[in-house]
Amino acid sequence: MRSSRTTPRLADVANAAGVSIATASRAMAGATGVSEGVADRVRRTAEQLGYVANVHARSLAGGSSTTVGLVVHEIGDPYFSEIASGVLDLASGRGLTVQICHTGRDPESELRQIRSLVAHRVGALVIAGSGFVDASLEATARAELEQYAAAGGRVAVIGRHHLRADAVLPDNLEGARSVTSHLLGLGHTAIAVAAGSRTLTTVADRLAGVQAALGDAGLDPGAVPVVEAPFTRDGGRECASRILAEHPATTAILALNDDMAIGCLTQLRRDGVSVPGRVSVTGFDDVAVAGDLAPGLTTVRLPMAEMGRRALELALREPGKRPRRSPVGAELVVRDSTGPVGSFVVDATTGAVAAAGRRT
Amino acid sequence: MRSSRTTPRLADVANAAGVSIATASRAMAGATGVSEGVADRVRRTAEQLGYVANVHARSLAGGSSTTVGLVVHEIGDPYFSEIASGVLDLASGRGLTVQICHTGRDPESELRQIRSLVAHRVGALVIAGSGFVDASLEATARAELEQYAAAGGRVAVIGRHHLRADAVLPDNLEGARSVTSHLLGLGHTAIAVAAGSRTLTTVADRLAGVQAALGDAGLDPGAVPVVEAPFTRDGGRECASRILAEHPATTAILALNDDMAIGCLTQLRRDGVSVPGRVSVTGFDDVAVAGDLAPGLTTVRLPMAEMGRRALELALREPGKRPRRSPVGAELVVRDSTGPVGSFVVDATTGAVAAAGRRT
DNA sequence: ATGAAAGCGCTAACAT
DNA sequence: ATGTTAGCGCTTTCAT
Repeated sequence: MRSSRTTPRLADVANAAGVSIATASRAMAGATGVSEGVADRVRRTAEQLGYVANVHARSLAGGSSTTVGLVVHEIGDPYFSEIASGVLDLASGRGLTVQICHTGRDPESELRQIRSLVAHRVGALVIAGSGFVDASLEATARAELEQYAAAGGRVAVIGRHHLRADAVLPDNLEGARSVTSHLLGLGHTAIAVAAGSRTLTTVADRLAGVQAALGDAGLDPGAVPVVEAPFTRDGGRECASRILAEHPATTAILALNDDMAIGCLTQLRRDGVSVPGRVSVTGFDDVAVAGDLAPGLTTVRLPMAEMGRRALELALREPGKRPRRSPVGAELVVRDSTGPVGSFVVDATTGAVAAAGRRT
Repeated sequence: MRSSRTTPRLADVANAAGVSIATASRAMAGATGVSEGVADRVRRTAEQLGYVANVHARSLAGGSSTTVGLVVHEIGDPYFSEIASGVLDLASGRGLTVQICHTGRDPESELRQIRSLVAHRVGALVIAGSGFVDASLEATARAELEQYAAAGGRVAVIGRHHLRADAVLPDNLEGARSVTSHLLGLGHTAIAVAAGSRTLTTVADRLAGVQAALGDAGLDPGAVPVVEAPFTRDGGRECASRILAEHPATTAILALNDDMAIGCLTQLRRDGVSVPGRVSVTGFDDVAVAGDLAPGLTTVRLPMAEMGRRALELALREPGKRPRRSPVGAELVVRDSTGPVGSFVVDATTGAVAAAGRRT
């Protein structure tokens, strides 16, 4: 018995409204070719019956897809969750739903996730993780994505990728430059960098900005220690420890993202090293909590939610002949974790720090 | 011309493998009724052709859905993003994709999002936001969900809801009790609560725990000031200001989530009030940054990622006759934001604080 | 064990 | 302006 169905179909609506299923379809789609009166009646009955179109049937039949995909490295990470927030906002405004995957920064997992999204025939795809400097790591994903694009799929990426797609490009270089200049301006020259893996374009680009600023200031960019660890809070802790041990003369730690900077602050606090008295610390991204730390973190603001929104916008627009690039400014935010270089004495040869004037 | 198709279909695979489409389907599904050799051959050709099943066709044809829905209040909020992380982890392990919606704590928006998820015929639905104390606010959502469940959909919720569904239930009551006892044990009696809207079950339950502990200690639960503001960092700031102004004798602020606690810490720091010297502060949830704050935040740990995983697990299991409840313990985590009540003088009648012994 | 064929609910020609 | 109908790609009886 048909009436015991669980969910009403378009046919049921058409029936109840006394029109053909085609007319009902047109009415629901708001398409042309239906008289206003009929369209209205159809929509009203649909409402009454609690009709909700079956997206699967719709997309199978060639109708446009109303779901978009979002790929992030780790949704639990504030950087990505803020991007996701922007994507979700815009999506819900346009009546789209979002499928989110996280890849754990593993190119292979990323590939699997992309495949799955493609299998779901999402209408658009936003890829939010950093790319890899080594293009070959992205080669398979790239091929997959190109096939997807060839089939009419739309792709936008956030950050620099070896993918031919519309891109939202945060100005990592300029941002890193400005935070480096800020430290330089405070008199710091013994700067150490707490970096994530250099295989990530984000790390590479920010590092390039740091070194450019150093070079501009007449310093030897190659002389600055770059300590590499996972691009996370724990990685930041590790970096701080190693920097303190291996480069004791350091007066400023420039972390390449906020997560690492937060880890640095925690480690320094545990070691009883005053910030910014003895060592200044900077981050990058300006995650929501950055201003609530003690000391407030000096960092470079990236408008993550806006970036997410903009990426989805790009992906939703008609494709251009050439990939579009949407640059995003990175703005220095000075808080309390940076200060003028402290007055303590460092033995130039041994690098040993004398306690003179040291304020912890 | 058929060969110019973009994506291979099952028919193409069947063709290439020299079997019928039905056999191909069985082989791919790993179903019984195909000889091992044939099944193998089919799978190999599928692999070769880069075949990926069309999810829409599959689900239209009555095959099981491989996507699950997740509803959160705000994905940018660490509490929810950590839950989401757990959900995504388990999902990807089971080959499922996740559609995420955020509702901005608005019941109407929540309803829209649920509708959209239902329209997508997701196989399971996890609802992670706090419920509302007022059942009528959830009535429509409830009806929608019941219809969904009747149609074979599976639902699990995190937190107390007026929904007949499997539930992961964090022990908000006991957690609140233990953190309150902790403060009491440190000698605090002038406690003020920084709360989110009492319309949220989470707030109501935690508040009940606080008052229970107060009552157990022989104090008048009704006498404790409960300052209400948005359940966010900014709300926390607001609460701290108001508490300082309206209840100057307060020696401990008990915030009902970490976000509010973080806001409190920031506001207190700006106002030059030492924590925990002058005022102790506690949170609830133990978001990832809680330990990285200065002072480290004393709070109640909820295993958010685990809760997300468990909720999805519940939703994926065969439904029981009665809704299942999966209790989750809440564990007190003592850090540096709480300390023994300070030695300053409060005028019992006016509540004015004398600077005596005040250590800021 | 394998194949043929009937839908799943919808959209988009193609009639009228 | 409205109706008829042929698929979309798959799963699943029902035959064989």
